[in-house]
Amino acid sequence: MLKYVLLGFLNYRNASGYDLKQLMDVSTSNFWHAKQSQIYTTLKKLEEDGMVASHIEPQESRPNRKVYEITETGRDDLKNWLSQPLMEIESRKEKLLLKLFFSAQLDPEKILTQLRLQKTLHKDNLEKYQTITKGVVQQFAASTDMADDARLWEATRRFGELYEEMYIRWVDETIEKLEE
Amino acid sequence: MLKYVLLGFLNYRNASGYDLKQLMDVSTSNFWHAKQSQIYTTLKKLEEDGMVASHIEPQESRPNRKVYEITETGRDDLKNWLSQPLMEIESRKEKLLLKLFFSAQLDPEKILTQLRLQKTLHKDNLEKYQTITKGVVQQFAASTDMADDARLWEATRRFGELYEEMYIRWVDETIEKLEE
DNA sequence: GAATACATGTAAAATGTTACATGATTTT
DNA sequence: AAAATCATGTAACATTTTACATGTATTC
Repeated sequence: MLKYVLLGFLNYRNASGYDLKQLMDVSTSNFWHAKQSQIYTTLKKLEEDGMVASHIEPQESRPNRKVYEITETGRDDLKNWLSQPLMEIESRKEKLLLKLFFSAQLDPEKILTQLRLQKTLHKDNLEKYQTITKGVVQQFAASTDMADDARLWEATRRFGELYEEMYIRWVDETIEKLEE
Repeated sequence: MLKYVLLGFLNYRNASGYDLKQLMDVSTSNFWHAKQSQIYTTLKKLEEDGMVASHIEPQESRPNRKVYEITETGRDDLKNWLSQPLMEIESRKEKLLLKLFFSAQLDPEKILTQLRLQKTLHKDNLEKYQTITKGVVQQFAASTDMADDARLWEATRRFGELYEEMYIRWVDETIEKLEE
Protein backbone atom coordinates (compact mmCIF):
# COMPACT_ATOMS: atom_id res chain seq x y z
CA MET A 1 0.00 0.00 0.00
CA LEU A 2 2.87 2.36 0.80
CA LYS A 3 3.79 1.73 -2.80
CA TYR A 4 0.79 3.76 -3.95
CA VAL A 5 1.47 6.61 -1.58
CA LEU A 6 4.93 6.97 -3.13
CA LEU A 7 3.68 6.58 -6.71
CA GLY A 8 0.88 9.04 -5.93
CA PHE A 9 3.29 11.75 -4.84
CA LEU A 10 5.81 11.03 -7.59
CA ASN A 11 2.98 11.43 -10.07
CA TYR A 12 2.88 15.11 -9.11
CA ARG A 13 6.62 15.72 -9.13
CA ASN A 14 10.01 14.07 -8.66
CA ALA A 15 11.20 13.60 -5.12
CA SER A 16 13.80 11.91 -2.92
CA GLY A 17 13.01 9.46 -0.12
CA TYR A 18 13.59 12.26 2.32
CA ASP A 19 11.17 14.57 0.48
CA LEU A 20 8.53 11.83 0.40
CA LYS A 21 8.74 11.31 4.14
CA GLN A 22 8.31 15.07 4.59
CA LEU A 23 5.28 15.11 2.28
CA MET A 24 3.65 12.20 4.04
CA ASP A 25 4.14 13.76 7.45
CA VAL A 26 2.21 16.89 6.53
CA SER A 27 -0.51 15.22 4.50
CA THR A 28 -1.26 11.49 4.36
CA SER A 29 0.13 10.70 7.83
CA ASN A 30 -3.39 11.14 9.19
CA PHE A 31 -4.54 8.03 7.27
CA TRP A 32 -1.27 6.48 6.05
CA HIS A 33 2.09 6.77 7.77
CA ALA A 34 5.48 5.15 7.29
CA LYS A 35 8.95 5.21 8.80
CA GLN A 36 11.86 6.64 6.86
CA SER A 37 13.48 3.21 6.59
CA GLN A 38 10.39 1.65 5.03
CA ILE A 39 10.19 4.43 2.47
CA TYR A 40 13.78 3.81 1.38
CA THR A 41 13.35 0.05 1.05
CA THR A 42 10.05 0.41 -0.79
CA LEU A 43 11.56 2.88 -3.27
CA LYS A 44 14.36 0.43 -3.91
CA LYS A 45 11.86 -2.31 -4.65
CA LEU A 46 9.78 -0.02 -6.85
CA GLU A 47 12.87 0.73 -8.91
CA GLU A 48 13.61 -3.00 -9.29
CA ASP A 49 10.05 -3.46 -10.51
CA GLY A 50 10.42 -0.65 -13.05
CA MET A 51 7.78 1.57 -11.43
CA VAL A 52 10.22 4.39 -10.78
CA ALA A 53 13.67 5.48 -11.98
CA SER A 54 16.28 7.39 -10.03
CA HIS A 55 19.28 9.62 -10.53
CA ILE A 56 21.78 11.16 -8.14
CA GLU A 57 21.75 14.91 -7.64
CA PRO A 58 25.12 15.97 -6.24
CA GLN A 59 25.09 18.69 -3.61
CA GLU A 60 27.80 20.77 -1.99
CA SER A 61 28.10 20.58 1.76
CA ARG A 62 25.01 18.34 1.95
CA PRO A 63 24.70 14.62 1.28
CA ASN A 64 23.80 13.83 -2.32
CA ARG A 65 20.11 13.48 -3.12
CA LYS A 66 18.71 10.42 -4.87
CA VAL A 67 15.79 11.75 -6.85
CA TYR A 68 13.03 9.42 -8.03
CA GLU A 69 10.78 9.82 -11.04
CA ILE A 70 7.68 7.78 -11.88
CA THR A 71 7.81 5.67 -15.06
CA GLU A 72 5.04 4.97 -17.53
CA THR A 73 4.60 1.53 -15.95
CA GLY A 74 4.30 3.14 -12.55
CA ARG A 75 1.74 5.64 -13.79
CA ASP A 76 -0.38 2.85 -15.28
CA ASP A 77 -0.19 0.79 -12.10
CA LEU A 78 -1.23 3.79 -10.00
CA LYS A 79 -4.15 4.65 -12.24
CA ASN A 80 -5.31 1.05 -12.26
CA TRP A 81 -5.21 0.88 -8.47
CA LEU A 82 -7.08 4.16 -8.13
CA SER A 83 -9.96 2.99 -10.30
CA GLN A 84 -10.34 -0.32 -8.45
CA PRO A 85 -13.32 -0.06 -6.06
CA LEU A 86 -12.87 -0.97 -2.39
CA MET A 87 -15.26 -3.78 -1.54
CA GLU A 88 -14.50 -3.94 2.19
CA ILE A 89 -14.24 -1.66 5.14
CA GLU A 90 -10.95 -1.14 6.88
CA SER A 91 -10.48 -3.01 10.14
CA ARG A 92 -9.04 -0.72 12.73
CA LYS A 93 -6.72 -1.45 15.62
CA GLU A 94 -7.13 0.68 18.69
CA LYS A 95 -4.96 -0.08 21.71
CA LEU A 96 -7.01 2.08 24.02
CA LEU A 97 -10.19 0.10 23.34
CA LEU A 98 -8.29 -3.14 23.79
CA LYS A 99 -6.97 -2.10 27.19
CA LEU A 100 -10.34 -0.79 28.21
CA PHE A 101 -12.02 -4.05 27.22
CA PHE A 102 -9.89 -6.02 29.69
CA SER A 103 -9.60 -3.36 32.40
CA ALA A 104 -12.38 -4.46 34.76
CA GLN A 105 -9.80 -5.91 37.13
CA LEU A 106 -8.06 -2.53 37.32
CA ASP A 107 -8.55 0.23 39.88
CA PRO A 108 -11.41 2.35 38.40
CA GLU A 109 -9.48 5.55 39.07
CA LYS A 110 -6.69 4.28 36.83
CA ILE A 111 -9.15 3.77 33.98
CA LEU A 112 -10.43 7.32 34.36
CA THR A 113 -6.88 8.71 34.34
CA GLN A 114 -6.21 6.75 31.17
CA LEU A 115 -9.30 8.17 29.49
CA ARG A 116 -8.57 11.74 30.59
CA LEU A 117 -5.06 11.49 29.16
CA GLN A 118 -6.39 10.26 25.83
CA LYS A 119 -8.83 13.13 25.80
CA THR A 120 -6.09 15.74 25.98
CA LEU A 121 -4.13 13.96 23.26
CA HIS A 122 -7.13 13.87 20.94
CA LYS A 123 -8.00 17.48 21.72
CA ASP A 124 -4.51 18.49 20.61
CA ASN A 125 -4.91 16.45 17.47
CA LEU A 126 -8.26 18.02 16.69
CA GLU A 127 -6.68 21.44 16.98
CA LYS A 128 -3.90 20.34 14.65
CA TYR A 129 -6.44 19.41 11.96
CA GLN A 130 -8.19 22.74 12.41
CA THR A 131 -5.05 24.86 12.16
CA ILE A 132 -1.88 23.27 10.72
CA THR A 133 -3.49 20.73 8.39
CA LYS A 134 -6.12 23.24 7.28
CA GLY A 135 -3.32 25.68 6.48
CA VAL A 136 -1.39 23.13 4.44
CA VAL A 137 -4.47 22.26 2.37
CA GLN A 138 -5.33 25.90 1.73
CA GLN A 139 -1.78 26.68 0.74
CA PHE A 140 -1.75 23.96 -1.92
CA ALA A 141 -5.26 24.88 -3.06
CA ALA A 142 -4.20 28.45 -3.78
CA SER A 143 -0.93 27.59 -5.49
CA THR A 144 -1.59 26.43 -9.04
CA ASP A 145 -3.87 24.15 -11.02
CA MET A 146 -4.57 21.97 -8.02
CA ALA A 147 -8.17 22.91 -7.30
CA ASP A 148 -9.51 19.38 -7.92
CA ASP A 149 -6.82 17.83 -5.78
CA ALA A 150 -7.34 20.35 -3.01
CA ARG A 151 -11.04 19.50 -2.69
CA LEU A 152 -10.15 15.87 -2.07
CA TRP A 153 -7.38 16.76 0.35
CA GLU A 154 -9.85 18.89 2.24
CA ALA A 155 -12.19 15.89 2.42
CA THR A 156 -9.46 13.78 4.06
CA ARG A 157 -8.66 16.61 6.48
CA ARG A 158 -12.32 16.91 7.35
CA PHE A 159 -12.39 13.20 8.15
CA GLY A 160 -9.64 13.76 10.70
CA GLU A 161 -11.58 16.61 12.24
CA LEU A 162 -14.82 14.62 12.50
CA TYR A 163 -12.96 11.61 13.84
CA GLU A 164 -11.35 13.56 16.65
CA GLU A 165 -14.63 15.25 17.55
CA MET A 166 -16.25 11.85 17.72
CA TYR A 167 -13.41 10.45 19.80
CA ILE A 168 -13.61 13.27 22.33
CA ARG A 169 -17.37 12.89 22.56
CA TRP A 170 -16.96 9.18 23.19
CA VAL A 171 -14.36 9.74 25.92
CA ASP A 172 -16.61 12.27 27.67
CA GLU A 173 -19.57 9.91 27.48
CA THR A 174 -17.50 6.97 28.75
CA ILE A 175 -16.00 8.92 31.65
CA GLU A 176 -19.48 10.05 32.67
CA LYS A 177 -20.82 6.50 32.68
CA LEU A 178 -17.86 5.15 34.63
CA GLU A 179 -18.09 7.89 37.26
CA GLU A 180 -21.61 6.78 38.21
CA MET B 1 -0.30 -6.79 21.05
CA LEU B 2 -2.25 -9.90 20.03
CA LYS B 3 -0.44 -11.44 22.97
CA TYR B 4 -2.54 -9.37 25.36
CA VAL B 5 -5.80 -10.17 23.63
CA LEU B 6 -5.08 -13.86 24.17
CA LEU B 7 -3.91 -13.41 27.75
CA GLY B 8 -6.93 -11.19 28.39
CA PHE B 9 -9.38 -13.88 27.34
CA LEU B 10 -7.46 -16.70 29.00
CA ASN B 11 -7.62 -14.71 32.20
CA TYR B 12 -11.38 -15.31 32.19
CA ARG B 13 -11.28 -18.98 31.31
CA ASN B 14 -9.28 -21.66 29.51
CA ALA B 15 -9.66 -21.86 25.76
CA SER B 16 -8.26 -23.39 22.59
CA GLY B 17 -6.90 -21.41 19.65
CA TYR B 18 -10.14 -22.09 17.86
CA ASP B 19 -12.18 -20.78 20.80
CA LEU B 20 -10.05 -17.65 21.00
CA LYS B 21 -10.60 -16.85 17.33
CA GLN B 22 -14.32 -17.26 17.92
CA LEU B 23 -14.24 -14.96 20.94
CA MET B 24 -12.28 -12.29 19.09
CA ASP B 25 -14.66 -12.36 16.15
CA VAL B 26 -17.68 -11.54 18.27
CA SER B 27 -16.01 -9.01 20.56
CA THR B 28 -12.59 -7.43 20.02
CA SER B 29 -12.60 -7.74 16.23
CA ASN B 30 -14.02 -4.23 16.07
CA PHE B 31 -10.74 -2.83 17.46
CA TRP B 32 -8.37 -5.81 17.28
CA HIS B 33 -8.54 -8.66 14.80
CA ALA B 34 -6.28 -11.57 13.88
CA LYS B 35 -6.18 -14.51 11.52
CA GLN B 36 -6.47 -18.05 12.82
CA SER B 37 -2.88 -18.79 11.79
CA GLN B 38 -1.50 -15.87 13.76
CA ILE B 39 -3.40 -16.93 16.85
CA TYR B 40 -1.90 -20.42 16.69
CA THR B 41 1.67 -19.18 16.24
CA THR B 42 1.30 -16.57 18.97
CA LEU B 43 -0.06 -19.16 21.43
CA LYS B 44 2.93 -21.36 20.67
CA LYS B 45 5.28 -18.49 21.41
CA LEU B 46 3.41 -17.59 24.59
CA GLU B 47 3.83 -21.15 25.81
CA GLU B 48 7.59 -21.05 25.09
CA ASP B 49 7.74 -17.84 27.12
CA GLY B 50 5.89 -19.45 30.03
CA MET B 51 2.90 -17.12 29.80
CA VAL B 52 0.47 -19.97 29.15
CA ALA B 53 0.37 -23.76 29.55
CA SER B 54 -1.54 -26.25 27.44
CA HIS B 55 -2.99 -29.74 27.59
CA ILE B 56 -4.71 -31.93 25.02
CA GLU B 57 -8.38 -32.70 25.44
CA PRO B 58 -9.25 -35.82 23.42
CA GLN B 59 -12.57 -35.82 21.62
CA GLU B 60 -14.55 -38.50 19.84
CA SER B 61 -15.42 -37.88 16.21
CA ARG B 62 -13.85 -34.38 16.37
CA PRO B 63 -10.19 -33.39 16.23
CA ASN B 64 -8.57 -33.16 19.66
CA ARG B 65 -8.60 -29.78 21.35
CA LYS B 66 -5.46 -28.10 22.65
CA VAL B 67 -6.65 -26.11 25.63
CA TYR B 68 -4.57 -23.23 26.98
CA GLU B 69 -4.47 -21.89 30.50
CA ILE B 70 -2.85 -18.65 31.69
CA THR B 71 0.08 -19.00 34.12
CA GLU B 72 0.98 -16.79 37.06
CA THR B 73 3.68 -15.15 34.91
CA GLY B 74 1.11 -14.48 32.20
CA ARG B 75 -1.32 -12.97 34.65
CA ASP B 76 1.36 -10.64 36.01
CA ASP B 77 2.40 -9.57 32.52
CA LEU B 78 -1.20 -8.86 31.56
CA LYS B 79 -1.88 -6.83 34.70
CA ASN B 80 1.31 -4.86 34.21
CA TRP B 81 0.40 -4.04 30.63
CA LEU B 82 -3.11 -3.00 31.62
CA SER B 83 -1.90 -0.51 34.20
CA GLN B 84 0.59 1.10 31.81
CA PRO B 85 -0.86 4.40 30.52
CA LEU B 86 -0.97 5.02 26.76
CA MET B 87 0.99 8.16 26.00
CA GLU B 88 0.20 8.34 22.30
CA ILE B 89 -2.74 8.20 19.99
CA GLU B 90 -3.14 5.38 17.54
CA SER B 91 -2.21 6.13 13.96
CA ARG B 92 -4.85 4.80 11.65
CA LYS B 93 -4.60 3.46 8.13
CA GLU B 94 -7.57 4.03 5.88
CA LYS B 95 -7.32 2.88 2.27
CA LEU B 96 -10.38 4.81 1.19
CA LEU B 97 -8.89 8.14 2.29
CA LEU B 98 -5.63 7.24 0.59
CA LYS B 99 -7.34 6.53 -2.70
CA LEU B 100 -9.47 9.62 -2.39
CA PHE B 101 -6.42 11.78 -1.73
CA PHE B 102 -4.88 10.84 -5.09
CA SER B 103 -8.12 10.53 -7.08
CA ALA B 104 -8.25 13.97 -8.73
CA GLN B 105 -7.09 12.43 -12.02
CA LEU B 106 -10.03 10.01 -11.91
CA ASP B 107 -13.46 10.36 -13.52
CA PRO B 108 -15.55 12.19 -10.85
CA GLU B 109 -18.40 9.73 -11.29
CA LYS B 110 -16.06 6.90 -10.30
CA ILE B 111 -15.21 8.69 -7.07
CA LEU B 112 -18.88 9.09 -6.23
CA THR B 113 -19.55 5.40 -6.91
CA GLN B 114 -16.67 4.52 -4.62
CA LEU B 115 -18.09 6.70 -1.85
CA ARG B 116 -21.63 5.39 -2.24
CA LEU B 117 -20.37 1.82 -1.98
CA GLN B 118 -18.48 2.61 1.21
CA LYS B 119 -21.60 4.19 2.61
CA THR B 120 -23.62 1.00 2.26
CA LEU B 121 -20.81 -1.03 3.81
CA HIS B 122 -20.61 1.29 6.81
CA LYS B 123 -24.37 1.39 7.18
CA ASP B 124 -24.40 -2.41 7.44
CA ASN B 125 -21.63 -2.25 9.99
CA LEU B 126 -23.49 0.34 12.05
CA GLU B 127 -26.52 -1.91 12.13
CA LYS B 128 -24.32 -4.81 13.24
CA TYR B 129 -23.14 -2.79 16.25
CA GLN B 130 -26.70 -1.85 17.11
CA THR B 131 -28.05 -5.39 16.93
CA ILE B 132 -25.61 -8.31 17.00
CA THR B 133 -22.81 -6.69 19.02
CA LYS B 134 -25.33 -5.10 21.38
CA GLY B 135 -26.90 -8.51 21.91
CA VAL B 136 -23.58 -10.17 22.67
CA VAL B 137 -22.71 -7.53 25.27
CA GLN B 138 -26.10 -7.77 26.96
CA GLN B 139 -25.94 -11.54 27.05
CA PHE B 140 -22.61 -11.49 28.88
CA ALA B 141 -23.76 -8.67 31.13
CA ALA B 142 -26.73 -10.68 32.34
CA SER B 143 -24.88 -13.97 32.78
CA THR B 144 -22.86 -13.90 35.99
CA ASP B 145 -20.52 -11.67 37.96
CA MET B 146 -19.46 -9.74 34.87
CA ALA B 147 -21.20 -6.42 35.48
CA ASP B 148 -17.94 -4.43 35.62
CA ASP B 149 -16.62 -6.08 32.48
CA ALA B 150 -19.88 -5.59 30.62
CA ARG B 151 -19.82 -1.83 31.21
CA LEU B 152 -16.43 -1.62 29.53
CA TRP B 153 -17.48 -3.89 26.68
CA GLU B 154 -20.47 -1.67 26.14
CA ALA B 155 -18.11 1.32 25.94
CA THR B 156 -16.10 -0.34 23.16
CA ARG B 157 -19.30 -1.24 21.33
CA ARG B 158 -20.50 2.32 21.65
CA PHE B 159 -17.24 3.49 20.06
CA GLY B 160 -18.00 1.36 17.03
CA GLU B 161 -21.48 2.81 16.81
CA LEU B 162 -20.27 6.41 17.04
CA TYR B 163 -17.48 5.71 14.58
CA GLU B 164 -19.83 4.36 11.94
CA GLU B 165 -22.27 7.23 12.44
CA MET B 166 -19.40 9.65 11.96
CA TYR B 167 -18.19 7.79 8.90
CA ILE B 168 -21.61 7.86 7.23
CA ARG B 169 -21.98 11.54 8.02
CA TRP B 170 -18.58 12.23 6.46
CA VAL B 171 -19.43 10.26 3.31
CA ASP B 172 -22.71 12.16 2.91
CA GLU B 173 -20.97 15.48 3.40
CA THR B 174 -18.21 14.56 0.94
CA ILE B 175 -20.60 13.32 -1.73
CA GLU B 176 -22.57 16.54 -1.40
CA LYS B 177 -19.48 18.70 -1.86
CA LEU B 178 -18.26 16.70 -4.84
CA GLU B 179 -21.63 16.84 -6.57
CA GLU B 180 -21.48 20.63 -6.68
C1' DG C 1 27.86 23.34 23.32
C1' DA C 2 23.64 20.73 22.09
C1' DA C 3 19.95 19.90 19.23
C1' DT C 4 17.80 19.85 14.91
C1' DA C 5 17.75 19.54 9.88
C1' DC C 6 19.68 17.48 5.96
C1' DA C 7 20.35 12.96 3.61
C1' DT C 8 21.37 8.18 2.91
C1' DG C 9 20.84 3.48 3.89
C1' DT C 10 21.28 -1.75 6.10
C1' DA C 11 20.07 -5.54 9.30
C1' DA C 12 17.33 -7.82 12.38
C1' DA C 13 13.19 -8.61 14.55
C1' DA C 14 8.35 -8.46 14.99
C1' DT C 15 3.92 -8.70 13.06
C1' DG C 16 0.57 -10.01 9.83
C1' DT C 17 -1.32 -12.35 5.49
C1' DT C 18 -1.94 -16.03 2.19
C1' DA C 19 -1.68 -20.50 0.84
C1' DC C 20 -1.32 -25.20 1.84
C1' DA C 21 -2.57 -29.67 4.26
C1' DT C 22 -5.95 -32.93 6.56
C1' DG C 23 -10.41 -34.98 7.56
C1' DA C 24 -14.97 -36.08 9.91
C1' DT C 25 -19.64 -34.20 10.88
C1' DT C 26 -23.43 -31.39 10.26
C1' DT C 27 -26.36 -28.34 7.86
C1' DT C 28 -28.42 -26.52 3.53
C1' DA D 1 -24.36 -33.11 -3.45
C1' DA D 2 -22.16 -29.05 -1.74
C1' DA D 3 -20.99 -26.03 1.80
C1' DA D 4 -20.11 -24.91 6.45
C1' DT D 5 -18.40 -26.13 11.11
C1' DC D 6 -15.12 -28.19 13.98
C1' DA D 7 -10.07 -28.34 14.85
C1' DT D 8 -5.21 -28.32 14.18
C1' DG D 9 -1.14 -26.49 12.28
C1' DT D 10 3.17 -25.16 8.89
C1' DA D 11 5.59 -22.46 5.27
C1' DA D 12 6.34 -18.70 2.56
C1' DC D 13 5.78 -14.16 1.89
C1' DA D 14 4.82 -9.24 2.78
C1' DT D 15 4.79 -5.43 5.81
C1' DT D 16 6.32 -2.73 9.54
C1' DT D 17 9.27 -1.40 13.39
C1' DT D 18 13.55 -0.79 15.82
C1' DA D 19 18.19 -0.28 15.97
C1' DC D 20 22.43 0.71 13.92
C1' DA D 21 25.73 3.55 11.05
C1' DT D 22 27.60 8.10 9.14
C1' DG D 23 28.56 13.01 8.76
C1' DT D 24 27.97 18.28 7.79
C1' DA D 25 25.59 22.67 8.54
C1' DT D 26 22.66 25.43 10.82
C1' DT D 27 19.92 27.05 14.63
C1' DC D 28 19.04 27.60 19.68
